[in-house]
This record gives sequence, structure tokens and C-alpha cells, in this order.
Amino acid sequence: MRITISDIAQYAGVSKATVSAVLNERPGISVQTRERVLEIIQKLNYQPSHVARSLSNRETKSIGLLIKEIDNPYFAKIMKGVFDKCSELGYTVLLGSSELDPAQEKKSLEALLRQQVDGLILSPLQNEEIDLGYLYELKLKNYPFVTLGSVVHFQTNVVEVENKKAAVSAVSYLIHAGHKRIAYFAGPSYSANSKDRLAGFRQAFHENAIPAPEDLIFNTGSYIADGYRMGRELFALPGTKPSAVFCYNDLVAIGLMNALAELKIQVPADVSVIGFDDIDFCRSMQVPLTTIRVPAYKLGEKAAELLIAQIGARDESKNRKVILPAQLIERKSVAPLGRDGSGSEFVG
Amino acid sequence: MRITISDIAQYAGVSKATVSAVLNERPGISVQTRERVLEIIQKLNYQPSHVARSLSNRETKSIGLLIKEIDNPYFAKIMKGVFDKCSELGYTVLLGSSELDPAQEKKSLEALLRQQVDGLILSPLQNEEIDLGYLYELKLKNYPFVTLGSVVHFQTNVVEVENKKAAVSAVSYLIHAGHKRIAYFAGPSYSANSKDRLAGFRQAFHENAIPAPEDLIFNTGSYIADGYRMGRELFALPGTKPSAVFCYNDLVAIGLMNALAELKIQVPADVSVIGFDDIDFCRSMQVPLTTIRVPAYKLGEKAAELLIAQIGARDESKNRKVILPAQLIERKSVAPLGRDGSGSEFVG
DNA sequence: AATCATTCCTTAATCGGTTACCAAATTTAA
DNA sequence: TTAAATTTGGTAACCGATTAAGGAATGATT
Repeated sequence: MRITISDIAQYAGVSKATVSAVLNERPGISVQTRERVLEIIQKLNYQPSHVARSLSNRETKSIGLLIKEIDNPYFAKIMKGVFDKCSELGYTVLLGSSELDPAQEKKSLEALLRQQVDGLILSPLQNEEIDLGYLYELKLKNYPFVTLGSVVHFQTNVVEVENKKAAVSAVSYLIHAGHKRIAYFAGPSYSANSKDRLAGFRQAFHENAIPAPEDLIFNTGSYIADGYRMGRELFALPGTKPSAVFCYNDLVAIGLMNALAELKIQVPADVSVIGFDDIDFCRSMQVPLTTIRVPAYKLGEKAAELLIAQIGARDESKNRKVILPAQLIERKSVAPLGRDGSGSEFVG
Repeated sequence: MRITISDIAQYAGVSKATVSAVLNERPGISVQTRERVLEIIQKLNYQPSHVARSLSNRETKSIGLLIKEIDNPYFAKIMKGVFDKCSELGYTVLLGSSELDPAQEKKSLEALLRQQVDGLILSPLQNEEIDLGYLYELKLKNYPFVTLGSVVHFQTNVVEVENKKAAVSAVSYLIHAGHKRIAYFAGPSYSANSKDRLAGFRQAFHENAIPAPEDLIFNTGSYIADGYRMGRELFALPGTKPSAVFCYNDLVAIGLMNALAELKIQVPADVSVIGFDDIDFCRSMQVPLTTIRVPAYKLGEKAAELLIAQIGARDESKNRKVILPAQLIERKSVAPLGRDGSGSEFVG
């Protein structure tokens, strides 16, 4: 049988209330009894029941983290940031993942809510067909949550990266290298990130007074396999091909580069490629990938911080927005148009 | 305010016990009252408090998963397996990670226990200096847990991969390709996996009646950076170098290959490399990595299954051991000694 | 000496469920 | 017709903590 607060009270010859007061360092307990109680707690190795406490306090000291893909290095970094910050602040993390499936997202969310987490960090799937009503409900109930990336037509606490600006810098970089036929391998239609990056893609052309190549925008996905498939499809066809591809993320870029390798198309001599995220493997690739570095770990940390602050101040749910900078990392996968890129002085 | 079972009871004009019986589908309730209660539950959108239930039932329907590294693709796959199986069986997953630090491992474990998870899936750090007393304690308390990989001098429920056998096959493969000076880039001293793989390394030589090159066994680590560092160190020195390296895992192999590239040493022409795990990136590398495929997802699934079965049958904690097969995946990073490997017919 | 504050601790209700045990109503058996 | 069995539902204790309210000492105040 588990040792309870009653046991401690009995052994120490005091009431449960006194033990509770000692445990919670409340005033009004004499030094002697405090020490006696503490001694007994030590001796019996007593651990207060977190469940009982949760019931009484109406808080579980846990948060739910609902991501899109568990085995995606980008989310792994976020998880780590969330996890570290939560540990530091005394919270536990319950894991959920949609695996890009709206039905599973719903299920996971419900499971998290059922466990009565004190708050949520969400990375909602988004497209035209997905009902975001649950976000409204959460907000209506004043349930603390923050989203990773903003949600269309919705004000909340958000932590995100400056997607559009970063996309502009990536695409401008390609344009300044002489590229005009630049493709965008967009992420899943679910993704607000992808939309923002697309906006940046277009703006870069706009800023350079070139019409954006709308025919080169493809909905792709977020996995290696997606980039591969689209790469095979696009570059196997006859006709004018793009001289550069801006990819939704590094995984897609990796897939694309695998496809290009199979088709004997050289990167960066024939086609330049630029990614997004800067996952660890970028620098270990055949051609080290030029990409946008996203501070994913920090993103996770900030999200956890913001959420826990919100949990603390239950009343005001002011919509805070934290935007973290992203940075172009120049490696070897981009070359000026028409040259072989060997003259590049960029180092990753 | 939250809707409680008392509210439902009141509205339905019955007692809490009756509502509870309906909720838990216990017999002894007439069809009429059952339906009336269910209707009210529907109407008020009542959700039983999981916390209260946990307190009463002494189970939280959650398990703790304590891994070594969150942002390691191998563990990501395991997590996914655990997560999926747990969702299926109605359990939630609380996440913990040691990040290879024994102190943090202890902290994470305590956090998980404090949350009163019903069981644990552990991937314990192991070396001579680490005190595994906590495992004894858990077992003594009859606390359900299973370990990922076996623990030295300790019988428990284990899910693991046939490390030794797989290592034998990898090293034999190198030996049959003519290699004799084969190095082993061992994982962290913490790892039982690494020890088992080392045993396989030695046995392969034994089976081929060649003395194992003990001078070529290096404690390395488990990250890309570790493989890189050791690669630079070993191959920058003068003297006889190994013609092949068997790496503790793919990350180390990637790091090593980065180092070799910098040193203008060709893989596989000059040095053959073989990894372990078969993470997604192996096939996307400069030289696609020959490696051992570990069914990490299945490992996670099995661990969750085993654990939850154990939680169900509280009494018997028979030490079950599930060993999953691993398989050599031949790609491009190994060549016969003295040739350039272009004659290889192996395809990944 | 009576009154008032302080200090320190206890009592008992509460959080939201589960369940052993009991009791009323109805059916069945004798 | 009455006792016994069955069906159905209620009562109250319990899980293990927290906390508001109250009360017994002790010392201070007049």
C-alpha cells in the first residue's frame, strides 16, 4: 500500500492539514512540528500523490504537445525545446501527433484533453476543408493554448518564425544569382507555414519586378518521399525546366536531390536547390544544402514559456505573438545561373 | 464550472452510483434509466474527470517513455511505435529523456513517477559508474516496466534487436570483402547495445579465425559530431589506418564520412563504412550508407504492448524477452579491399 | 482579572469519481 | 397468500490530497 498523508499525520501525531501545510511551506507551523513532520516524511520516503493533488487543485502540472509528425527532425527539435523548458518549470509533457491526418489529430487532441492537461501547444493541420472549430471552442472555454505558427483568420498566442521574410531572402538570393525560372515545392496544403513561404516567394519576385512563375508552384508534401516524387515528375517531363527550386523544407529538398541524382541532373550546376529548417543532416549531404535556419529548439522553448505564463495568469488571454528570426545558411546547393558553381565562395 | 457526475445524477433524478454504473457499462441498470442517463450525458456534453477516476481507480491510463535522445531519428521511430500502440490501447504517453546525462535521467524518471504513470518504457544509460539501483527498486515494488535493450546483470521485460547477430553479419560482410583492419566506432560507454555489438564484432573475427583488432576499438558516442571527431582524429594520424569502420550507429557513420570527405579519403574506395539503425537519411547521403536495418517502430510497438499487458496482469512479472530481427542493407559504402567498389552489384 | 491578539493546530468539507453493501419493488415459487 | 429470489437503485465510505473556519493555548493590554 502506498504511504499517504494520513500515515504521516498519524506517525507525527498531527493532523493531515498540518502535514499539508508543511508540504506546501505555508506559514503558521512551529519549527518543532515542521521538523518532526519532515523527518517522518524522509524516514518513510513519502511522496504526495500527484493525482490527489490534481483533483484538489484542479491542475495537473502537465501540458499537451500536439505536433504533426513525430519522426520529423524539425519537430524533434521543437519537442526538445518544449521538454526542456517544461522540466525546468515543473511541468510534464504529454505527447500527441496527428501524423498529418485530421482524424488522428482530433483523436489525439481529445486524448490530451481527457487527461486534463493544463494547456496545449498545438501545430494545427490547416487547409480549406479542415474545420478549425475546436480552436474556437478552446478559446471560448478560456483553455490555455499556444500554436506553433499562426492560424488563418484566427488570433491566438502564437510562436512562429518569420516565414515570409525568410522565404523572401531565400528566393531573392536565387534571383540575384540570375535565376528566374524558380519553382516552389510547397508543403502540404495543411500548412500555414507553407502559405506564408509562398507569399514570400511571390514577394521576392515582386520586389525584383519580375512576374512570379505561377506555373512552377507545386503542392508537394513534407517528407523526403514527397520531394522525390515531385522531382521525378517535374524533371522527367520534356519542356522548360526550372533552374532552381525553393523547397518547403529540407526533407523535400533531400528528396528532390535524390531524384535529380537519379536523373543525372547536377546540383548546383544544372539546378540550384534551397531548403528550409536546417536540420542536422543538411551539412552531411552529398551536396551540402543551402537552407534557411529555423531556431526550432527555441521555438519549442518559447512556446512552453508562453503557455505556462498563460496558465499562471488564467484571466487574461491576450494574444501574444512571438516571432523568431530565421537565417539563410549558404552552403553548396546554389550556384549562379549558367555556371557550375565552382566559383562559389560560400561556406556552410 | 465543470459538469460533474453529480450534475448528471441530479438532472436524471438518479444517484451518482447509477450514473457511474451506466458510464462503466455495469449490469443492474434498467434500459429506461440507462437511456435517460445517456441522453442527459449527451445533452450536457459530460466528460468524466480523468483525474478523479485515476484517484479512485489507482490508475492513470498513461505510461512514461524515457529515452536517451529526443532528436535522434532512431528514437523518433521508437516513439512513434510506442505512441501509436498506446493510442490504440487507450493509453497516453508522457515523455522523458535523459539526453545522455545520468543526472537528467534520474530527474526525468522521478518526474514520470511523480505523475503516477501506470508503467514505464526505459532505455537506461549504462556503464560501470552508473548505479542501476533504481531498476531494482522498481522491480521490488512490482512496478511495471520494460526496457529497450537488455541491462547487464539484470532480468526484466526486454524488447531488443538481435544486436550481436547483426553485428556479426555486418563485420563478417566486411571480412568477406577482404578487410582485416576493421575499426569499431563504439557508442557511448553507457550503451548496452554498443557492448552487444562489440561482442558481435569480436565474434565475427573469431568465426573467421582472425584475431580481432583490439587496437581499433574506440569509444566514440552516438552523434554525428562524435563520429566526425573520431574520424578526424584517427585518419589524420600517421600510421596504418583501418580499411573499414563498423559504426555504432548511422549518425556516427555520417560524422565519420564527413570527416573522411574533408580529408579527401574516398568512401568506399579508400575506406569502407557500415552503420547501424538504417535511419531515413542513409539512402540520401553522398554515398548511400550500407547499414543494419533495425525495426525501431516495431520495437516501440512491442515495448508498449508488453508493458500494457504487464499492467493488466499486475501479479506475474515474468521476465519476457522480445528479440526482433535486424537485417543488413547493402548500399554503396562498402567495397572489396583494394578495389574502388565500382564493380559492386549491391543496390540499397 | 478580564479582554484581546497571536500563534499553532484540528475539524470537516471538498475535489469528482468508484464500489461494497443495503433496501425497496417486483417477480417467482411454494 | 406468503416467503424467497431477483431486479434495480440508493447510501455512504473511500481514493489522497487541500483549505476555510474554528478553537485552545499563550502572551500582551488595560
